[in-house]
Amino acid sequence: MAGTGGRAGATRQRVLEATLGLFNERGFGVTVAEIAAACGMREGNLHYHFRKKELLIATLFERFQEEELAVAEAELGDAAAAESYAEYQLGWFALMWRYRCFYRDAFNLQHRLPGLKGRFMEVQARASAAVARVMALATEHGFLAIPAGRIRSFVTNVWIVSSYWMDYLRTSTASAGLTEQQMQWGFGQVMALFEPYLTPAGRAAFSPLAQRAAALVMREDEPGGRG
Amino acid sequence: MAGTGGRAGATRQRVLEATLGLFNERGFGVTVAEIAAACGMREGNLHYHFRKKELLIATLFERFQEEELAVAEAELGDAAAAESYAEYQLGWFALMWRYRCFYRDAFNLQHRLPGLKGRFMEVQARASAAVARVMALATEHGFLAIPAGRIRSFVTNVWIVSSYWMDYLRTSTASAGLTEQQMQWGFGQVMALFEPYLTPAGRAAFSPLAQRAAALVMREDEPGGRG
DNA sequence: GTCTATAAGTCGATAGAC
DNA sequence: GTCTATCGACTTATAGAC
Repeated sequence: MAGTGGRAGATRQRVLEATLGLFNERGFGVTVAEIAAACGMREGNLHYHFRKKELLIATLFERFQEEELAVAEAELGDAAAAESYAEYQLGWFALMWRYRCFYRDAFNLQHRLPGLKGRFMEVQARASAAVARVMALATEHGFLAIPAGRIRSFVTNVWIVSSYWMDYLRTSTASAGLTEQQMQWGFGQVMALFEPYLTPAGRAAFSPLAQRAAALVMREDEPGGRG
Repeated sequence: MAGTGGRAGATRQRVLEATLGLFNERGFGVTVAEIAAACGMREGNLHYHFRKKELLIATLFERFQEEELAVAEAELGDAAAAESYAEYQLGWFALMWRYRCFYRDAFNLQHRLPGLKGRFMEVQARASAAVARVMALATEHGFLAIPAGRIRSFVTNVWIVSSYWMDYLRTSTASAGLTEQQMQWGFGQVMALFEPYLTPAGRAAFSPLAQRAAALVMREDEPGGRG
């Protein structure tokens, strides 16, 4: 760790984190000057670490995809416990929050780096299949009752609502940042999709989990922070 | 009509349509040079008709909002007939297709013209309330059976899936343009949200309508066309 | 109304000193 | 590794001839 990538790796890491923060706040349109300023360095120096702005985006994107796969394909602790499913969903929300720029500004991203689409599709297919498997497990253990033929479209709708509720909220409300209350709201919207398919056992187990889960997601964002 | 706004109005109209086509295809990032070329005129001339690119976006946006209200608050022909609800939904899909740039690239839009947000929120609130009223009608007439306390979150999820399925499809599939088959797919995803809440009567009435409706939306796009 | 020509600004990227 | 200085490409916007 020290030899080739010691201090250099640390700076690189710092730049990536600061850039992700700016992308999340203002989209991929932020200028390299702004990124450099946020890193406390000059443009020239930033170009020393990342020769092109697109390299910055592509690096963050690859991390995002790796973490998405990890979240999607995470093993459930105990498939018979309702908490396991809430934690699984919680993992998704944390990921979506951390890399919200990729969810919100996907059009811009694809326009800038069309070459990333293949990787994006590959990961989405794998992740989506993993989610479907978790749904099947929940069905097996009596939490969900969803006709087999509808799992596919159901998973897709869960994916769409999960991916875009933040953008919906941003465009339809006045507030700027995301509050814990809004995070709970988003969790509630996703849970509402499950509602009609929950068994009585499932309903009893999942309903109280939403609030706790949303609170956890927000807490993860506190430490670092800008401003 | 001839005096002050005759030919000038026609040119204005032509410019707006061409611009909308470009925005739909490639987003608000298209340059004024490209817009001018698509209109068969030079940049200077385009600036004569619309002094700023933002004026072009704002004008299209206001039209979009007006049409959205008209679609949302359209009267149902016969609230007792299932076809009326399919036509209502069809109106929404046609609108979303015609103005898809505003759905897909909302983040970019808001970044460029932050002043539009107020109007956007106002229209969305009115439109959303109108949709909720239609849902209530469908419930009254025995097509839908949805608990009163869940209508709100349900309408929101219908709104989210309706608004973003095109973007989801664009990012998760290889194809470039939207085919009639994809339009049907989107219609199906929205219908899937209704599925668990349909009464037997509702299910019998709505299921066959999706295909016909999607086909109609696509047909509207054929005449004009680029390429 | 339409054109040419050009001003003015922004942004990404590079060269080279320290 | 970090800085200053500057280039070159691109985009918006304007002036003025026709």
